[in-house]
Amino acid sequence: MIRVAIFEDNKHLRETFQFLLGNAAGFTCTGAYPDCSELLQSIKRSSPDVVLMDIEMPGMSGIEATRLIKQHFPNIHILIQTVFFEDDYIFNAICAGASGYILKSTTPEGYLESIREVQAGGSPMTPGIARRVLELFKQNFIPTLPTKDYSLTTQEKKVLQLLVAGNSYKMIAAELMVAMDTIKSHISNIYAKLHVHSGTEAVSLAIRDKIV
Amino acid sequence: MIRVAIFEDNKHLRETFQFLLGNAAGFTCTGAYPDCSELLQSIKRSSPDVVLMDIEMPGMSGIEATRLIKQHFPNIHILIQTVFFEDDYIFNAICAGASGYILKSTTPEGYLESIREVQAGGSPMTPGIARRVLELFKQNFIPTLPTKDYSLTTQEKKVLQLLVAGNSYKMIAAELMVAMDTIKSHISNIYAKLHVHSGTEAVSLAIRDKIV
DNA sequence: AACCCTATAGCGAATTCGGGTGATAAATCC
DNA sequence: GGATTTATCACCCGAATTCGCTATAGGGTT
Repeated sequence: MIRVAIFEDNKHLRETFQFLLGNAAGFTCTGAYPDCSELLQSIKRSSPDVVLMDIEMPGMSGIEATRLIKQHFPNIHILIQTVFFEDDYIFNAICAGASGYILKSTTPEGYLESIREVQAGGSPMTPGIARRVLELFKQNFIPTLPTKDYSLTTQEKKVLQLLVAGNSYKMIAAELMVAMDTIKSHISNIYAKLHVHSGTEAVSLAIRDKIV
Repeated sequence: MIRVAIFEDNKHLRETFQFLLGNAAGFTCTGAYPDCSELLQSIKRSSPDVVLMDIEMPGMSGIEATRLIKQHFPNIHILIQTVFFEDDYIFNAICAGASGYILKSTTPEGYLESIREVQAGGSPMTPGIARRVLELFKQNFIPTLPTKDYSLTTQEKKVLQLLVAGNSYKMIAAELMVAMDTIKSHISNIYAKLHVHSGTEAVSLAIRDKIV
């Protein structure tokens, strides 16, 4: 028996969900709310396994509510449903801790299936949403991936890492147990290989395309 | 009519897919290959809309193949299918440009549906996979979100940005059209606010939790 | 033997760091 | 309205650090 709470401002939809869950085998609706006033109390009282959360609601948005719920009840799965397809919504919902994200065009059976899946530890997503997630993922990660190869030697990499960590030549020398002049020489070589002319530039470049 | 090419080293599975696609309305199988030798030629010849790609294959992996295909034929959608559930696979497949990622446990109808969805611009994913994607997403993004506030003044931020870009005090002064001593004074204040004691450390910290 | 990586060394010039001091205008507080 | 704080800008000094260059040398690889 999966316990489900509903947050949905549209009265008709809310009652439809309530009816759907009430009549489906394996589901119980433990609460249906039109907004997030007294959110945490409502959650506590209905103690759901899964929350079906609308994004667009008067007052607190579903995303904020998701964040709050996950903060206080990390084990509750939250299934976001919305009519909107905006990257910002998707991004923020994920970061807030949503477990799934479906569009409202889903069929009644689709809702039940999605709820089952979040409960089972999955993250049902409308394929269109999933595409956006992948795009967001790539946009923000790929640039860091094509780690250019500046063919630094292992020692040079160590030096660079220590430099990035904010160490001075002296400290790096101590750390690697070599003379400071050696470090100096390594850093010169690093600058040449990275085509930079200062420590700050080297650090900047190092973080952007190399070892973080 | 969706043109589909198959890469799958298991003979039985490959022929099953071929049969499935050959007998399903709206699909044509334009090629079925046991490995990625002559990958690009094969793709060119069969000119598919969607590629069903196995990850584990002798020789080139499905992920490498995905990268290559997307490089040369960006419009082809690639649907990854695998028995494995590894984060590394998922991550790399996405970065290589895969449009969807499904487990091999999917039903025959599931395959057809997934192919339809990638062709329609979606990204079908097994809910379990989707969950991993969201986790990867959060792990790598959330830490960058809570941008700490060091209460730098606007001028100090500019200075810091220029410093991160690799400028020297002199260049920053020229850029902002003030005396170099002013920059020095600003940088001193920045160091104090960031609790660092060198340019490299400041740059490192600035990139990690502030303006990129 | 030629080559690369690592380590060491020295020197002069340039730059950065860490103090302190103080002026000015604008915003904020009382 | 007057006082205080804040942000910006400027200057000076001395010490420390970094930069750029050149040169040497042992160990390992090819």
